[in-house]
Formats: sequence, structure tokens, C-alpha cells
Amino acid sequence: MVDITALPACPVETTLTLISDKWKILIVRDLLDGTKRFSELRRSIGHISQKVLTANLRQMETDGLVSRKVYAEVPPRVEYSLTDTGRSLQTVIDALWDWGEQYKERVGVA
Amino acid sequence: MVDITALPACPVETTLTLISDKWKILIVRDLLDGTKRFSELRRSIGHISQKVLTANLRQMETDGLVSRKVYAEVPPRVEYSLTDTGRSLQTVIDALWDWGEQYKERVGVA
DNA sequence: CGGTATCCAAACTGATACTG
DNA sequence: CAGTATCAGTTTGGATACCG
Repeated sequence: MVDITALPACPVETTLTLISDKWKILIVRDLLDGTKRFSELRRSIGHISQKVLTANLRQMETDGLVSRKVYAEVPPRVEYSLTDTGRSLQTVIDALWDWGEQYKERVGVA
Repeated sequence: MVDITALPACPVETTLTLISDKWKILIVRDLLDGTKRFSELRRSIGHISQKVLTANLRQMETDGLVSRKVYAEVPPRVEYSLTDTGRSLQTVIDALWDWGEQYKERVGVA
């Protein structure tokens, strides 16, 4: 569970504590498109090792951002999706997206 | 100068490349209040070493987010402020702020 | 397939000392 | 005051091997 007493006073820092890691934001970005399997996620994110992806997903599960569903099949299937809290990060991702576009325009990318 | 060819295709990744570092966002947050001297910035951010703060400010200067002004005085005075591009991060900080507040409410009621 | 365990190199950090 | 230089200690990350 989430240890709310450990969260910083400043809301900005709270958010950073949860998603300042670059990979986490990219995981959210990709899961906003819908549920994904572990291997799909790994491919869609780009260059990320299995170890690091696993570690990030575990932490995000603990923080209540991501939901993990294991299917008792052979071969195994594990699906990841966003919780309501995770989905609420959409506005943050949108802000990052918009700013990134603006920045490219400012520095001169067509 | 900014190496625009090095920027990722995804605008979200572009933004992360520039400010995914926790300290950079806190620097922007604090400079949004106005120009600050090096030591003021260091105090307002919280626990950050001189070395790390310097490194972050240098990178942000290179990326066109922060402006550095040196006064030829004794003792020396160096003031940091946001460029227009840096100030435009206000919307991103706001999104992070709002989400952080919402998150606390969510985990608080649970 | 989706992990975990282990090893090792690289990166980051903190403390300290020194400078213009 | 606002840095730079240096070095030890810790953390992180990639590569590899193996398991349910």
C-alpha cells in the first residue's frame, strides 16, 4: 500500500516522487492506449531492459498506478493496465506533450 | 546551444529529455517565483548539493531554460532566472501540482 | 512468456578541499 | 559568494543464466 505519510508537502514533489522516473511516464503514456502484455510494453517503450521494466511496473503497482493481471495459461500471459489513478495522469502527459511540441518549434524544428 | 537533431520524435520524450530530472523541475518551480541567487535557490529547493545544483543549472542554461547573470562585484553575485521557454513550463508544473493534490486525496480516503 | 538471481561496470552522490 | 576538483561510497543498469 501507499505510505501517505512519506509524501512530500509540495504536490509537485509528490508527483515527482511517483513518476519522476523517465520510464514510468513512458509506461503510462503507452498504457493510456489500452491494456498491454509485458512484451508488448517492452517493445512499445523502446530501449528498456527486462529488469528495469519489471522494477518500474512493480513500484507503480505498489503506488496504485498500474494493475497487473496474470492468466493461468501456458505459455503464461500477464497483462498490465492503468488504474483510475494511473489514467488520471492523462492531463500530465498531455501537458508534457504540448510543451515538447512547443519546445521543438521554439528551437526551430519544423 | 540546443542540439535539435538529438530530440526524440515523441514530444513527451522530448520534454522528459529536458526536465525528467527531479531537480530541474524543482528549479523551475522555484524560479517561477522570480529571479534567485545561487544560494537562495539552493535553500529553497531543499536538500541538494552544490555540485548537483551547478550541474543542473548549466544544463538548463544550455537547453535555453534558464538565464544566468553574473555581477562583477565582491563578493560575487550570480542571479538565475527563467527564459521565456523556461517560464512556459508553468503549465507543466501546474499539471504536476494538480495531480499531486488529487493523488493525496485519493490515497487519503482509502 | 514473464519473470528472478547474480555479477560486474558505469553513473551518480556526498563530503571535503581549494579558488577567483 | 559561487563555484571547480577530487575521491570514496553507494546506487543503478546491462548482460547473462536459469526457473515456473
